[in-house]
Amino acid sequence: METQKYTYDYPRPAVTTDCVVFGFDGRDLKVLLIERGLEPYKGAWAFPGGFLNMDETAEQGALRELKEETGLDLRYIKQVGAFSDVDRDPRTRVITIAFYALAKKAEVQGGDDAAKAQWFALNEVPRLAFDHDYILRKTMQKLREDIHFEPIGFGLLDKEFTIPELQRLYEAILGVHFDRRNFYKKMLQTGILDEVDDDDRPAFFGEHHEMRSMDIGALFGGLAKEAHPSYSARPDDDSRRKKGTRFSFNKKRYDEFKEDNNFKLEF
Amino acid sequence: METQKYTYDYPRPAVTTDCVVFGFDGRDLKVLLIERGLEPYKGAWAFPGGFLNMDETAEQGALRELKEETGLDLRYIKQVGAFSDVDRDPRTRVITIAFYALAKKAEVQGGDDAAKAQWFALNEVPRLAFDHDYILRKTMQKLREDIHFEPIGFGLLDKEFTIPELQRLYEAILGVHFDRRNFYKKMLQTGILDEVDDDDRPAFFGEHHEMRSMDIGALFGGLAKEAHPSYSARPDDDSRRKKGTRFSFNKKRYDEFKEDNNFKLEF
DNA sequence: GCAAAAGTGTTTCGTTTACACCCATGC
DNA sequence: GCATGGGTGTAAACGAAACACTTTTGC
Repeated sequence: METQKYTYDYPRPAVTTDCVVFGFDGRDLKVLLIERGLEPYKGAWAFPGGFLNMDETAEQGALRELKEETGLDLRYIKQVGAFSDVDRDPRTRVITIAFYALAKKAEVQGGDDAAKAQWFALNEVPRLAFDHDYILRKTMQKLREDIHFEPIGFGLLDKEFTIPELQRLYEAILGVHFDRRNFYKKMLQTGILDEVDDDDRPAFFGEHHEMRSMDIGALFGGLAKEAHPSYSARPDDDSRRKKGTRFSFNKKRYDEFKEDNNFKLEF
Repeated sequence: METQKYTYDYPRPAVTTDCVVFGFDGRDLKVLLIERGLEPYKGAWAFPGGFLNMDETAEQGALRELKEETGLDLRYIKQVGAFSDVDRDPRTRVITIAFYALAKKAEVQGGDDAAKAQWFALNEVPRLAFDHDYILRKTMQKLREDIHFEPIGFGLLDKEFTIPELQRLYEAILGVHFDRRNFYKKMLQTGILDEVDDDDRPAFFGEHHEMRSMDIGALFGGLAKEAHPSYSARPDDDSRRKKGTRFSFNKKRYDEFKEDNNFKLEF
């Protein structure tokens, strides 16, 4: 395979995928970056991504590269678009198809499998390799637009969350401040949130509950890392407190709500 | 060049562009299609487009192909996204970057330079080649979203238009009906429309005006075909009537308005 | 002169915004 | 017990929606 060559009648650009992964730690919106180990831009930070295989769609390629480079095994990504400036890669003509993905809080905290992958708060992102600064700006624009139409907030929070957490997330994405009372009212009016009964909470959320295995499966399916303190990376991450009424996202009601409101969740 | 080959260490997909051109004849939203002269899908209709050159961005390639295949010389296109299904082209792996463009009414009527290019009303579009049916659906979705944020209406109408024309366009794109009085009010309130003084109209709009060359330049820059009846293709296109107060689009006010309203023109 | 489309204001209703106090928790 | 953040209702202002008649144009 190493010496095998591929020949075409006309020149073809190389095609790569890049994946802008967003995360939220309860305070800041973050993006996941990889430190490049090879030229060009060796040592610079860039989005996870790489060359597309011939037997996979761009979506599949982006998810594969994401897993290979960061260990994150996500299911949903959304295309931002193709970036095709002629000189965007100094090696050869490269067109990249960019996506964004949403990682839940537990995944943000636990996802340091890949040594060189690191989360950066949005206002602390360094100068990036290639045209990734530009891609990030475009992706942020799209995220801010999409949040009105898609359940992005819920993709970035764990299965259970409080209304203030959700509000902080909206504020971090949109860069605005909402009145707390109005935010509560609007969110609860939509009917897309189910209040989680306090008694159903697993033990480590309170002080004297018995841990039942059903709880773990139901509440944390795939996200059990959240429960283990050793994954808590930073002081402001100690969210295993009892404080706050917890809610979960009701997808069925969300879909109904969107149909009734021209697919728009206004904020 | 014919026998020259291009060789790479890794396989590369071919990259094409496709351009979904929308037009509006005063009643129906239309798209511009090309009848394919070669296999695959010979005889089927498809969007204008073709292979990307190595020294042009996708945008440039799409505009070039559009001009080559239809004679339309447009300036603004907007990317819809990359379509990368593995088997979307039976010949080889082809990724296409799709765009949409807006043609003004005059261009719709005059644009039959290319023998095989033809306008189709949206509900009369035949089964298309490749995955172009899917691309069309996605592009329509994007158009309907974008119309809230971008001056799409004004890109599809001639320099001067009436409020009812604008309303019919919005209704054609969004598939809804607006109350005439509310539409007037809202459009005029925004301040983004300038009323065109009746006296400034070129002679062929009224009965007894003198034609002054300034009028032509100012009102029809690049769109003079509008004035020539022989380009009028259909009965419902005879818009050189006196009826209706004519307005033009004030880009400066539009930009100001958007800033004041979170970049949104709600309808 | 008749039919079709253009043009215009007001009222009602629903949504958004602004705003203040009490309660629970963590230190 | 003090500071921080969670939780709740009401009134005013604004924007959206509903609605009918007169005028102009084209035939």
